[in-house]
Formats: sequence, structure tokens, C-alpha cells
Amino acid sequence: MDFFDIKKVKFFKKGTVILQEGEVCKFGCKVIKGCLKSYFIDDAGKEHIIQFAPEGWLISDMNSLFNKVPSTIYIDAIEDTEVLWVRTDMNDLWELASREDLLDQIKTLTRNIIAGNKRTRMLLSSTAEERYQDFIQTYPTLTQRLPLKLIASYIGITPEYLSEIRRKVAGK
Amino acid sequence: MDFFDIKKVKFFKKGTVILQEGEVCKFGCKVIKGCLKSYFIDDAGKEHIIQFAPEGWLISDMNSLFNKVPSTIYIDAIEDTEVLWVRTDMNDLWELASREDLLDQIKTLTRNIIAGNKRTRMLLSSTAEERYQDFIQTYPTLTQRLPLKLIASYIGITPEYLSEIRRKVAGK
DNA sequence: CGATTTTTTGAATCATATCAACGTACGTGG
DNA sequence: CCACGTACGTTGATATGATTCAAAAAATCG
Repeated sequence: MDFFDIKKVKFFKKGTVILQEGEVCKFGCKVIKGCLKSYFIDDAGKEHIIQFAPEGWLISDMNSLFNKVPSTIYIDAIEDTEVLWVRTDMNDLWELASREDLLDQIKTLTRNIIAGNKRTRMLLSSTAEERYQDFIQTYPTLTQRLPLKLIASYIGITPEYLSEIRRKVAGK
Repeated sequence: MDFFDIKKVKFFKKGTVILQEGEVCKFGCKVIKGCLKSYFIDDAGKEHIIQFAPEGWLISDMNSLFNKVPSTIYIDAIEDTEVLWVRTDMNDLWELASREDLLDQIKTLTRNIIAGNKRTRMLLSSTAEERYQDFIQTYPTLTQRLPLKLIASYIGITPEYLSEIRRKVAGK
């Protein structure tokens, strides 16, 4: 059997909430067209973006999915989006999965860890401007497509301050 | 065969550099006694701690290990430390590993992702004091054992500022 | 077109960094 | 066992990066 046997194509309109805080996450999905975001809301009510998932990216709440605990994050469509949807209880899946599926899974997880490590590194050692420059390099497409507001949230600053950075950068 | 078949026990004196920037990482190790740290040096020459590995924790440079690229981090012994050492080229290991080993590997990686996600979350939404309080909760043992300097580096602030936070916290 | 959302601007303020100085503890060699 | 040197921790003054708040300008959408 194939790892994506239980999969189907799904479609979400811009603004749709796909996963909510409190629900147990029972899926992973890969974006075919459009863009999703995952984020959480802090105690002050402020939204912080964890991940963007444009074409080709996977998104899910791993913690909720693997440990069967309520999610602490949200996933929304920020554009009209088409995805490859895998509804899956991980334990069931593992019983069925082949050795090759597992190796593949390991590679996906590793990629995810490496991306996460890079982000931690940026947050620990770079200024807001450096993080913005890095964002532009890493996601040139998204820089065009997304509202400044969301990019600010992703790199961990206020929209006002990102606006100021843009002016400064442009003036060079 | 067992995932830890190629393993042996090793001993490092406090201060030993186990992995250096530039080397390709060829091992993973689990701490039996003592404590290791992984860290990187930023452009300004400042050290940022990525992870502590006291008793029971795994440490490695996953990026270097999985992708066979030169490491961008260091790993040092911050106490006299005894470890379970697995010298391993991942690809070779996978050829030998059993299904159960792979499942186990997936679980380890997942735990790592979840820990990483938590850290990103803290860095994005919490103040230095909140991060310090969280550190105390999460690693009560380390709070006693480690110099303030290293804790400051881990939570992403200067030693001076952590000192100020401590004074404030104590005065409550 | 009006209504809502996004972006920009500026001023005041806050969290954290920097720098310099001093006090304290620790480890090693005499 | 003491003395010294080196690393570590604390303190205070000052500087800076980033936030907050309020309001205006610009863009987007029904």
C-alpha cells in the first residue's frame, strides 16, 4: 500500500479555517495550488504565524497528530487553495505503511527539523531587518503575494515596524 | 539488528570540543552522565546555545548528519560527560535498520520537532522573563547546575539582563 | 462608489543591549 | 594553605531596536 492511499483532493475558499485550537488534528495536507498558514494566538490576543504553505509544502499540527492531543494552533486558507488531503490516524497508518513509506516519512520530518532549526537561529541572532532580507531570499514568491501584515507576523515584528524597514531598505 | 549496535560508551572531559563548525557530523550520542551543549557563533562573534543535553538527551547536528554537509554548529562538554556514542552514516544505518528501528527513529524526530516548535513559540511571543520562568520549570536541574551565562545564551538574552531579571524575580 | 482593510507616518515609550566598573568565586601553582 | 589570576556575576548609565497608539493615506472589495 501507498502512504497516500487514503488521500483525496480538497478545495478551500480563502478565509476558511481548516484546523482550530482545541481540535485534535487528524490530517496532513500538501498544497497543490494557493496558500495556507498555521498560527497561534498569544495571551495578549496577538497572532503569530508559524508556517506558510504555498505550492508543494506540507502543513499539519505534528504535535496534535502524533500525540493525539488537542491542537494549540490554527490553520487557515489565505488564498483559494487546492490540497492533497491525507486523513490519518498515525498509528493506523504506521501499521499499514511499508518500509519505504517510513524512510520517506523520516526524510520529511528531517527537512522539517532543519527548517525549524534555521528559524530558531534567525530569531536568536538576527535583527528584524536581517530576518526580513532572509524572508525575501527564501520566499521571493510569497513576498509579492502576501500582505505585509502576515510577513511581519512570520518574522516576529509589528506591521508598523516592517513598514519602516521597507522604507529604509527601499531608500538604499 | 539493533539500532544501537554500532554504539559504544565514550568519556569527555569538561571543555572538550566534540564537534566543530566545518566538520561533517558522523554521530549521534545520548548522554549517560554529565552535560553537553550545542551552539553556533554569529557574525558578531557571539555564542548562541541551541540545545543542552543532560542525562537522557540525544544530541547531534541533524542537518549535517542527514545531508552530509559541513556542520555550522559546535558541540562541547560543559561537564565531565559519559555518553552512548553511535558512529553512523545514516544511509548505511537505514539499510540495516529494522522496521521497529525506523518507527523508533520517527518518534525521536517527532519529539525533536515538537520541542523545536515550542522554542520558536516562546521566542516569538514571550518576554525574556517569561522565557526564563519557563526554563526554570522545564529544566529545574539545569538551573542549579549551569552558569547564568549559558542560560542567558539559551533563552536569547545577555547575561547582564538575566542578572537583572533574577534580582526582580527574587524580590517578589 | 462607500466601506472595510491594509499600509504608512510620527511621537512617546518600553524592553533589551552595550559598555564600563567593580565585587565575588574558583582553581592552580607555589 | 595562601595568593594570585582568570572567569563569572552584579550594578548603573546610556543607547538602540522595536512596540504602542493614534491618525491619515492608500489599496481592495463588494
